[in-house]
Amino acid sequence: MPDRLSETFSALADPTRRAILARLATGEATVGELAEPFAMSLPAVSKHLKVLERARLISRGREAQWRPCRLDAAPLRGAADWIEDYRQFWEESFDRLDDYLAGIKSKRPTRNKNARKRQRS
Amino acid sequence: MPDRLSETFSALADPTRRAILARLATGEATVGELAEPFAMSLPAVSKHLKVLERARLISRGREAQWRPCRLDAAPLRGAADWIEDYRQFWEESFDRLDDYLAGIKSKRPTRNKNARKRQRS
DNA sequence: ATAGTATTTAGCTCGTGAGTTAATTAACCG
DNA sequence: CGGTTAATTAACTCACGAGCTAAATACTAT
Repeated sequence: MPDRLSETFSALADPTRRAILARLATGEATVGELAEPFAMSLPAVSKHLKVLERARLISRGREAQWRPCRLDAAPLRGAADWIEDYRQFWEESFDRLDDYLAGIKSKRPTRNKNARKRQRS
Repeated sequence: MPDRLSETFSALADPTRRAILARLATGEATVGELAEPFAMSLPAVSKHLKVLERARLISRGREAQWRPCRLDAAPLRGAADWIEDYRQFWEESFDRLDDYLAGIKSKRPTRNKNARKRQRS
């Protein structure tokens, strides 16, 4: 994997893994406990955990025959920081949506051009 | 692709595509302009753009023989919202790091549990 | 030692992501 | 028309992600 950020996003790009992280946000859990909600084999879950571990989103201890997993959210900070740089852009697009909806509600679409930033046709 | 969030994260899990988005944050650009910084063929970039388009992170117009691309950051909102749910966890882990570093600097590790801010050493 | 439980590893299939070169479409210009 | 530029499509390779079953490991308990 090229870089850390790619590894983080890649790990998050799977609904099973996101669900696992969500579960771990409520506390530690064993592999079996994590696997239980899913309609897939245990080895499949084990692989997902390995992906999350390589991405450093979880870490694992040893307790008898169990390997309890715990969330390690630190890499999410980098992802959040990256996305945050684009916040102004999606807020802009919501502004444009507002304009659009406003245009629909009034029969004559008064295009109040400078509601905030630029605007789409 | 299963769901929207997976598609978004998956699209972001490639440094080339993130660089393209960063470039588009400065304004519209043609495929050739976007491809120029990269040591890869034009078709490769074209495929990246198709991925971004399917993820609705960009949209494309037509102007003569050019297809100008523009950023469409709306899907990033969903990604940001998802990650945001974990903010407390990575802030916690930074707190623990602070504790750890504090423990190193003072020979007797005084665990100042409530250092709230978080700071990059 | 044996059996049982938890988890991983091995080995396989299938699909798809990222890259290539070569060929094709689309639009302009003379 | 013919030629040039911009971009995509086609056809292919290579690597890897996600899933499976079956076998191996690791530890507990009897």
